[in-house]
Amino acid sequence: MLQIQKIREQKDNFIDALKKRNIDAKPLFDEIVALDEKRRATQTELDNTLAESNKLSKEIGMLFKSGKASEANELKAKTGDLKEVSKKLGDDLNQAADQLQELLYQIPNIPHESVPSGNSDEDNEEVFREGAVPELTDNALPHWELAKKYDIIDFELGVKVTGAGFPVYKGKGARLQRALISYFLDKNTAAGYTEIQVPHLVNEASGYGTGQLPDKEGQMYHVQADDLYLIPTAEVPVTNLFRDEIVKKEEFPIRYTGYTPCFRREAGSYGAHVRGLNRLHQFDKVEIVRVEHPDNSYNALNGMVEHVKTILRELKLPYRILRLCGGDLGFTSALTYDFEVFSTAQDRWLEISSVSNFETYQANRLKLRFKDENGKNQLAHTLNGSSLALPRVLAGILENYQTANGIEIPEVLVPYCGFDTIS
RNA sequence: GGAGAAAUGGCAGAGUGGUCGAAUGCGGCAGUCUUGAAAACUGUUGAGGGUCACACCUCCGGGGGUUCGAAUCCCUCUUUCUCCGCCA
Repeated sequence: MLQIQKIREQKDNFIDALKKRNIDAKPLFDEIVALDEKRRATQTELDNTLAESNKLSKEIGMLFKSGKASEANELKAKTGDLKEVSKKLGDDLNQAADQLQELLYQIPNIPHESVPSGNSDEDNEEVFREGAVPELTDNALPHWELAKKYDIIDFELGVKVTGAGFPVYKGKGARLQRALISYFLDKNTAAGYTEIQVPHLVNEASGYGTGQLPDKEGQMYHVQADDLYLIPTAEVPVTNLFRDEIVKKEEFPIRYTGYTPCFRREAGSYGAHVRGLNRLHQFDKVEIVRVEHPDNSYNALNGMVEHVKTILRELKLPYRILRLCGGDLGFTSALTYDFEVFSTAQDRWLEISSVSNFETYQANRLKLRFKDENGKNQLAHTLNGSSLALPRVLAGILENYQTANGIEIPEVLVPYCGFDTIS
């Protein structure tokens, strides 16, 4: 959520920047500024009324104490009007504040200056590419065929037990999955991230804290009996650890990594592109989260990008990095880099990681602050990234490492798997 | 799930209708002393709104109520603790 003071100060700049998202924010901002003025005016009026009635109450107390009951009762009669006025002003204030909040929730984050303009993923800007695309034989198979051939992932069984998009991993498939999780966590902790295990269900306040609510209400599984949401990413519980916190600036950088399953309803997406592991309702992901001093957040973002690179290099997967354009940028993000692995067998790029800086957007909702050098509380910056998302990495490995003799296991994973081929 | 107790500032812990945003201790910060540190002493130290800056306003788990006035009384929700039950 944007800070109202910042909107007041630089409304026109924001409107300009939001054009990159193909949004004309002017009407909304005009309404917000007007509402904010109304809110403050009402607040001032209410404050004055309350000040007066506080004063009267004190006088009444003194009079009673010194035994002047009749004078006290006289004053009492005067307080009725004030009470009525302050009640009305209080209601007005709440109403204005609620309306303002609702409008603020509708505004996405301001894109970073480096974000290219554009409408869709086609306008994303490739900034880096690395790794050799393997030459596969003509009869190379997509991963869903390989999964069947070697009996390592069973999609039909998942359908029986739950429904489409909930695969069952079997034998070496399950082991490879577990190996990847361990390997990712080890890489992340070696890079200074503290491993953490968090709940897989979160409350409504957490959903608002990181911005999934109200924007993506329909994308999360909602357990209505308990009013809890299944997490769509570890970002939600991990970042919300810092909700309503004031951290010491010496604590920076704050770095966490966690493995969780992720649950997404993915309402309305069907077709060839969601086959196999390409899009699931439940998948595993290892996430990295950072809380940073504003001066260091872009530095931190670059560090996260470099870190994910080292993992893909070790896995020897061909990949590229995209800087997301305004039209494809997530609602809460200021700058996002997507990592994509190339799958020869599918002849397409698969998104396997997304690394973002949210600047103060989440921190403002979370009330996540730090004390600066002047002792003033300031919003921190939050960042996160996948390191990495399992299914598409798995798909990439299966498809790129297939040989006539089976699927080879990337060297770095062999110690984690305990085998070097799936055949 | 049943019965009881509790929720106060970074932490501990007073405060049971008026001068309480809140004693005291610890911790933090600044200073005095010291070559430096420790100890001791002195001062300072919650959050938000508002203002050029003050003033002023709100917040004692959340919400609602009683009252001229609520941390304090009432209702309700949540959470924690103790005991019982159930259970991986």
